[in-house]
Amino acid sequence: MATRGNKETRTRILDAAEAVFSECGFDGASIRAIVQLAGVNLATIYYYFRSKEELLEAVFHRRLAPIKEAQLGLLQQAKEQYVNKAIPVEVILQALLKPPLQVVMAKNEDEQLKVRKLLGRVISEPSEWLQKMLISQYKEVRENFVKAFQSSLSHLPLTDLMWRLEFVWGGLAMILCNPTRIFRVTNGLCDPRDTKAVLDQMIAFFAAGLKAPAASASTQIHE
Amino acid sequence: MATRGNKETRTRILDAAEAVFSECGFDGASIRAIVQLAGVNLATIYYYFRSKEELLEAVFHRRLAPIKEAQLGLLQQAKEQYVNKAIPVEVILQALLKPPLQVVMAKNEDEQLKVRKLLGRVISEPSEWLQKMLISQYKEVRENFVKAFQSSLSHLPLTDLMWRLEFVWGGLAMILCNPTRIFRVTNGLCDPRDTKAVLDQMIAFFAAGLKAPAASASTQIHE
DNA sequence: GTCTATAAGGAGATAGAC
DNA sequence: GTCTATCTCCTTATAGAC
Repeated sequence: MATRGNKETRTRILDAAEAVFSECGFDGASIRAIVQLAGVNLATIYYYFRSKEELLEAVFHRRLAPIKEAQLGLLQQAKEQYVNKAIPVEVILQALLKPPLQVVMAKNEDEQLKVRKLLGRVISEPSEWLQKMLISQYKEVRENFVKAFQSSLSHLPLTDLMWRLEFVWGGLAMILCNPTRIFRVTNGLCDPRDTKAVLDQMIAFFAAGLKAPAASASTQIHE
Repeated sequence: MATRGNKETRTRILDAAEAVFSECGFDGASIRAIVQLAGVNLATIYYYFRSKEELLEAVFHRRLAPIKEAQLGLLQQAKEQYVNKAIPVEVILQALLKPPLQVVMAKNEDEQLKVRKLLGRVISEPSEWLQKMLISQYKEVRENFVKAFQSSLSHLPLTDLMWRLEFVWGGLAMILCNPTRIFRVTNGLCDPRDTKAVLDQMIAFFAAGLKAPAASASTQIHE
């Protein structure tokens, strides 16, 4: 039945799955809720996707791909702007954090928040296969940013850098998938929908953290 | 059947539920998996707890209570040590972060990691009722730490402080519930089981972030 | 307090007609 | 490509015997 709406069936399924996954999480989501929202038959979903896992993988990939591209693009821009100089940590952070926050190609604020939640859930969820999916899809971009930070923070032992990047992911994921909490706790003082404010806050906080003196000297070679 | 083990049934259920919840999350966990691990009958669980939600609430409360106590105790110690002086941000952070990382009363490393995951999952999971439970159980302690940070960071607008504390929760939650990721990504270089190392890394990073100049001046009153 | 039995429904996934 | 019908299993939760 293609009477309602002009989107292709596959796209309608992806949109519905995205909404349900981001709202309920992977385990909390059900195929039946997705087909209901998409307005398609239960069996249809298995015509386009082999399983629930493959569906989430497709949903996630569709959103992550343009974000990765934007991150690498901004990083490349920075490299060209600071050729032969160290890129400021703030600039690397901007390249890393802006794309997942503003969500490239989001048509409106609701869609932006929906995608943010999806990203946040995938980053936070510790389940084995989800983490493997995330790492395999994001490995290349991750390595690029690690190298950039290493160049700009050459004094910092790798151990410390890796810990600190994990804290960055954590802080980002928290804002992405739990936007209502800080809004409520602060009675609206902090509003995650204000992308510029979030970004400024994150960059100020994370840049200072990254530039702090090392906590460990264990992997430093010299001296 | 009380033949196996000396623990009371209720405690055995709580232990089993803790293990399953921390491993599978709330939606991923099933009562049947819990009773099987606990070695009790399915109906028994409903004799002690009214529902799955109430069970998780009890599991969580049992662990959070001593952690809250330890946090407030350490904060009180700091206040007595720095009477009439500003408590260093590092000391407040230590009081906040040490108890959930070392997990008061944990009998061994496995139990410690299990409880960490449980805490991390509850902090991360954005589901409505879980967030309400967390906020209601933790409100008092949270407010105490906000006040302490405000005293020691009196120049910082409240907005900025609240954002930054959210980043701290996020970083903490990431390490708590996803300890294997950083271990794998760094080939064992960063090991979350080394509580002292994690704590040192967190304090160095978060303290520098908290002490950074404000990103916004919107809520500052003077000038 | 603990058991058996069962209600009542939801889950993922597939076969086969159209 | 989309439908109906169904398989098989699992889910939370309860009633009532012991």
